[in-house]
Formats: sequence, structure tokens, C-alpha cells
Amino acid sequence: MLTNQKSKKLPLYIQIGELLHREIAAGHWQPGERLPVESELAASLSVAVGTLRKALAKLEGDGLLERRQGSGTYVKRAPTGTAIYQFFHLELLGGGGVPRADTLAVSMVQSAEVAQQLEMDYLEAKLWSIRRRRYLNNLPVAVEEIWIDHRHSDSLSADDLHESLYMHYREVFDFWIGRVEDRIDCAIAPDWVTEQLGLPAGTILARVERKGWSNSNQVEEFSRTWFDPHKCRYFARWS
Amino acid sequence: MLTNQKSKKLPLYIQIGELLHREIAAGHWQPGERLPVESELAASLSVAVGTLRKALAKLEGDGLLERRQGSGTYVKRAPTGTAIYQFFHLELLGGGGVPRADTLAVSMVQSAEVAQQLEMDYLEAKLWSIRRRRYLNNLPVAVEEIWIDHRHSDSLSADDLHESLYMHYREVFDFWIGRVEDRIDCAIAPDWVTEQLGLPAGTILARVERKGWSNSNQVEEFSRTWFDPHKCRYFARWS
DNA sequence: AGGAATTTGTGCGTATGTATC
DNA sequence: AGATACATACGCACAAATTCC
Repeated sequence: MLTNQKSKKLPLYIQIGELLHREIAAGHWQPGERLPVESELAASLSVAVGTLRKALAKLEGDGLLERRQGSGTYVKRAPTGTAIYQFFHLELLGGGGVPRADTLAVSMVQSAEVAQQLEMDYLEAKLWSIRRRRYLNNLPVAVEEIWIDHRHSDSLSADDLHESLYMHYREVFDFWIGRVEDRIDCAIAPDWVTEQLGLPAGTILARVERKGWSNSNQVEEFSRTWFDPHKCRYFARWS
Repeated sequence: MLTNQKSKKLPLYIQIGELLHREIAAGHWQPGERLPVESELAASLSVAVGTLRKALAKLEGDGLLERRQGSGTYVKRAPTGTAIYQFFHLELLGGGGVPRADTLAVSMVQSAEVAQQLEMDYLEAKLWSIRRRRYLNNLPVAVEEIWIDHRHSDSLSADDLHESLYMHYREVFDFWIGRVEDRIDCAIAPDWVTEQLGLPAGTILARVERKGWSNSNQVEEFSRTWFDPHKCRYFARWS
């Protein structure tokens, strides 16, 4: 017998939230633009202000909107300039350092483990692998491998890539990373990593695994960064 | 005791949330137990139901409570949520884990290096050193040493300390930690650390160095946490 | 099985506080 | 200082899920 999925009505605030999400994704409100004030928007959508607020709060939590008391509700802007490094959290041991990266290799790979991290439908899906070396004040401090869905681009070569991968995403792939999760530990680094850093094979290095979500809340990248703890460290601020 | 600045009034729903958090942490409601119904709880706290609901929703988001429509609000048995302890950022490799800590030793020490981190006037100043072992789901995963200004307390013993050190600060020392900075790398752990974790001397472990600022923006604590990367890892979310 | 009571979820409206412009 | 816009807090009515008889 065919499945008889009961079409359940979603709560109004969810429907409103998805509607607004679609509007923003379609570009009806540009990044950085201010949305109509709550009372107007609620009236135009024929819902109570409280219901609209609940929808907006959810979108803010997803990183799609920014709400500022006394000012307004804004579509989150794509990061520009130095803000492109807002998610870069390595620093020299003495603090700071100017980040730079160069691309070592770009290749098409297949990895069920990574596909799962990217929440892809097919674990056999093809992925772009990008291997890069990272510098702080021109001192090589880390090596990383980044995986993205191959469907973002038919062909990809080291020459194509911007130095800032996040800038590349935004300008070429038409999305940007709005949220990431990092997990840090240490382990024996693969040989190709230690080679690039001029360290003996089998060296234990610190490792950062990252999952990155786009502005439309899709998992878009997974990466693994190995850094030399004698040269740099990961930093975090919480409040 | 050191003086601290007058605190700004927090929103009622935050106050209520923290109150309930403390009640649960203190075990006044056992894991799995159902809380009083919203209307009663709100009445007993002299707040509107909506305000209480906002507090409960936040605690649910933090993984401390579970709310079931038609049934009730329950204290979560094994919270996997990440924000049970706002500034505790270790998790098991599979994710989550209930944090616990016990105190190994409390002593008065002197360390110019740490005094500098604490931005103290006299580098020869005396400090309290608190050494603790940390657990996730009762599995020992990390060992840490925390230093604070000795002037916070004339005498300090392991028995005096709350299990949550931050709660101890707030209730006994009359300040609270509102912001921290973590720096993560890996290094050879001291012998007293590897001993406590049952690892061979000279093992390389992941290390978190933390500086904590109080509500009045003074550096109040410095700590060094060593964790076993085979058992847990540090996590961070950015947006 | 079924219906009533209980409990949380949703939605609405309003008044007041607070940050920003 | 005043206007604007979001944040907080209150209260009420009804819907949906669960529990109990």
C-alpha cells in the first residue's frame, strides 16, 4: 500500500520563517539591507508581532539575520576585506601574525567519511580536495585539506583559486560561509603533512576539524588543519 | 576579599533561568524528574507564565531540560547539549558527555609567569593553585591547574570548593566569570598530569590555556588544562 | 475504546523598558 | 531631547499531545 503521509500543518511561525528565508535567498532583500520594522512586516504578513518575532529569532539563530535593538533587523552581510578571516583562529605563539595561504594540490576524490560529514545524499559522491599550506608572517605554520561538493564546479585548479578560499566561495561559487564548528585535538600527522612542514614522519601535531555552513544553512565544507604547536596555536574567545 | 563592581540588572527570564539551573545543579530536582507544571512554577516564582516559558526554553536549548507537550518538563538524564556549562568546551569523541570534576589538591604557590598572565602588580604575589581532574560520563579525560589571586580567600581547601568552580566564584568570592580566552596547542605533559590520567611520563597531550575575566572586567583566573585526545576534544562554534 | 483532564505549544494583543539614531 | 525599533513582561484563548480513568 502506498504511504499515506498525513499532511500536517506546520506552525505559523515556522511557515513565516521559511517564507522570509526564501525571500532573502532570492535576493529580494540584499545583504546588509534593513528589513521593514516588526509591526509593518507583521501587518503585511497578517500575523501577530509575537509570531513574527519568533520567526525572526530563529533566522537570527541560523545566522541569516542580525537584529539590533534600537536599530533594526538586517540581512547578514557577506564578510569583506579582513573580515574574510573572521573564522581564522590560528596565531603565532607571541600572538597575532598576518595569515597567508598557498595551494599545494587540487584533486577529485571520494570519501564516505567526508561525505557523511558534509551530510551528502550519496556517500560515494565525488568531492574536490584542496590541500593548502598556511603561513603567519610568512612562516609556514600549518597544512590543511578542505573538501567541498564537486558539483560546485566542473573543473578546479590551483590557479583558479583565490588566496582566500572563503572569498572564492563567495565570488565564484555564489555562497559564503556564515558559521563553522571546530573540533581540536592532537594526533600523528600523515606523512604528506609533515613533509610539507619539514618535520620528521610520525610527528604528533595539533589538529582542527572544521565543518562550515553556508549563508543558506547548508553544510558546504569540511576541513582538517594540522598545525605545529611550536609555531602557532588555536585561540578562542567566549562570553 | 577583593571588591567587585555593582552588577547590572539582568532580564527576569535570565535570572529565573539561572535560578532553575542552580536548583537542578544542586540536585533539588533529580535527573528524570518532572518539574511542577508551568502555571504552578510561574506562580511560585511570581512571574508570568510567558516569562517562565522563555527561561525553560533556554534551558531546553542548553540541553538541561526536556519539554514534552501534554506530558511535562523533565530534567534531562544524560544531557548531550553543549552549553550545560557555558565555558566548558570539552566533549567525548562521539560528542557530548556529562561533565564532572573533582579536586586533587589546593595549595598556595608563587609563580611570576602566572602572576603576569593574571596582570597582577607584584609578580611575587601569592596565588591559590587548584588542581582538578575532569570527567565526561565518569571517564577521566583531563587534568587541570587553575590559579587565582590568593586575596580572594584567606584559606581554601578542597572540601570548601563547589564542584563547579565558576559557581564557587559567584557564591563565595562574589564575582563571576563573564568572558574567557582559550589558546590550544599540544605539548609534553608534566609528570603529575600523566600520572593522574594513567599515561606514561612524557606523553604528548593537547593543552588549553585559559584566561578568565570577571563581570567587572578584571583578569581573575588563569588555567592550564591537559586532555587526552584519545578520549575527548575541544570544540568551538563561530558565526 | 473512548472521553475527560492535564500539560505544553501556538498565536494574539498590549504596555513598558532600553538601545540607537 | 525626541523619535524609532527591538527587548522584555504580562495575560488570555485555543490547539495538540499525553495521561488517566
